[in-house]
Amino acid sequence: MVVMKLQPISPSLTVNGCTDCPIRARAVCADCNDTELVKLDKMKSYKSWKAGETLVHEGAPLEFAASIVSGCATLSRSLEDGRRQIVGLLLPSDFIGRPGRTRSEYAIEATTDVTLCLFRRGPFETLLRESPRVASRLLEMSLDELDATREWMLLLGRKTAREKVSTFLLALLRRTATGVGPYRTDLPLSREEIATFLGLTIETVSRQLTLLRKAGVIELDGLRTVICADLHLLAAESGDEVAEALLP
Amino acid sequence: MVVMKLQPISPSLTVNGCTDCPIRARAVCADCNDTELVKLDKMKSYKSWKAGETLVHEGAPLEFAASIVSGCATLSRSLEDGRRQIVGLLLPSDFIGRPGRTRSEYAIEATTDVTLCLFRRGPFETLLRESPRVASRLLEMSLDELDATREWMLLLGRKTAREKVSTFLLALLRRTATGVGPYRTDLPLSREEIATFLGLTIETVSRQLTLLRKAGVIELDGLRTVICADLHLLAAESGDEVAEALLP
DNA sequence: CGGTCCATTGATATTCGTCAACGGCAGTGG
DNA sequence: CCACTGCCGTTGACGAATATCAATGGACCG
Repeated sequence: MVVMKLQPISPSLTVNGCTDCPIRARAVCADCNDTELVKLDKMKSYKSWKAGETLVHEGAPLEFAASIVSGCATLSRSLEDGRRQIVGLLLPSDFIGRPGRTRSEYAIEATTDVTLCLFRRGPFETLLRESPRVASRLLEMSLDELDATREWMLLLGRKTAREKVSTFLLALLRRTATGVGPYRTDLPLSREEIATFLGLTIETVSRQLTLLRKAGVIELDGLRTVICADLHLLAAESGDEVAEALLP
Repeated sequence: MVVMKLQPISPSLTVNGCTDCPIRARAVCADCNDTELVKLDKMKSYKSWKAGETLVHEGAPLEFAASIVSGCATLSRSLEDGRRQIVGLLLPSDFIGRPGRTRSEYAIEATTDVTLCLFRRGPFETLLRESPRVASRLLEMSLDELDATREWMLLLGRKTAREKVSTFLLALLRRTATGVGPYRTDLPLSREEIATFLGLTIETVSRQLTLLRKAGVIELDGLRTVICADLHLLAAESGDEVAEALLP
């Protein structure tokens, strides 16, 4: 799982075998050989949630490990007075669960309809012990997540509201940057969720979107669709010139 | 490595064998058997830096893996205009390096005199592939670090300046909370570094320290020493009532 | 049609950053 | 020994960015 992932969100679909699984190449099982896949196949099951539903409450028992197959969910932590911060976005192929722990430190909530590939805890941890390929893939994914989380710390601690919103939109749009523009994406989060992710209020997010639109950096089609003709313009607003240099 | 670690900082000292190593129980080598220790012993060397020196520049090659033996260092990322955010504190037993990468995404800087136990890249990665105990220990440490980083996201995104400073002091003081108060600790960071860690300015940190002192929550002995008679008072200022419940 | 939810917009308040001055302390050199 | 200088931290005055409070608008749904 990654705070802000740069990969396509697959449409929801029914999956049975691992061979034609849409996240086969990027999930925790990416490096599995056939033997390991068979073992995984025996311990797995699929489950779906509707947008808005809570998968796991903050501090509640987490009796499975899982991969996101389709949809989008958030990881969040709260203070007692209700202030809340989204600390990670879970997108297809991201992993849920922590070896050796049976409690989730975070609330996990579906922001769109979500389907998970669930693994029973016991068998999964056994596999992790016995299959270095799975263990090393999980380490690699965790370190990617750590890098992404640290990048988000820089955003939360040092960027302005406008830069925060631009960075968020840019990250989403880059996932769909297939060649030339205009680029278009559907926001997987509501304004409130975006605010909770960026350490802002809903009003500030709304205002910054309006300002970016009036500045000609983006267009909005309805509430959820963002269009950007020139990602360089957006990158220039994101406070991160390195990001701009890496654009197509 | 952990954003805000809850363990004692060992005084700087000379170490030769692994047996009497001060971080033996908590470092990446914690679960090693004798065979693995011998291998580590052959690939390791010690190196020290003075307070203020840069170990690795942001984006620069990192040709080793390492454990912090003594002292304190920071991981930080910067924007092009100079804005900077510390994204992790490195304290004794914390790990430096990432398998498969030869570049550091972060600047690593000594804030006190620091001694590292360096491992040559090649041999260390081989060990990681061949010894599940080392790999699983590294995974565990990375996941701890990820949890700590996410907790810091909540701080950066949602806490007030007063809560940020209180949380920071509380985390430091808890490391030395041996029994009953008054608790006392030496800050391993300057005011500027604290500000860079908390997403604040130096002036705001200074003001909040003064306010906490005038409110009777803490005392200051010189610039670097903080004394707190009642950690519950400090916890009450930290915005996190759960933290208070866990105090001695 | 009315109600609810979500987003936008405006007016105002507050927090924190910025700019500037000052103070203490250590190191340096006369 | 003492003035000088530089670094770090503190304090004050002010301003800017963002939060808060409040009203309105549009989409969806019963």
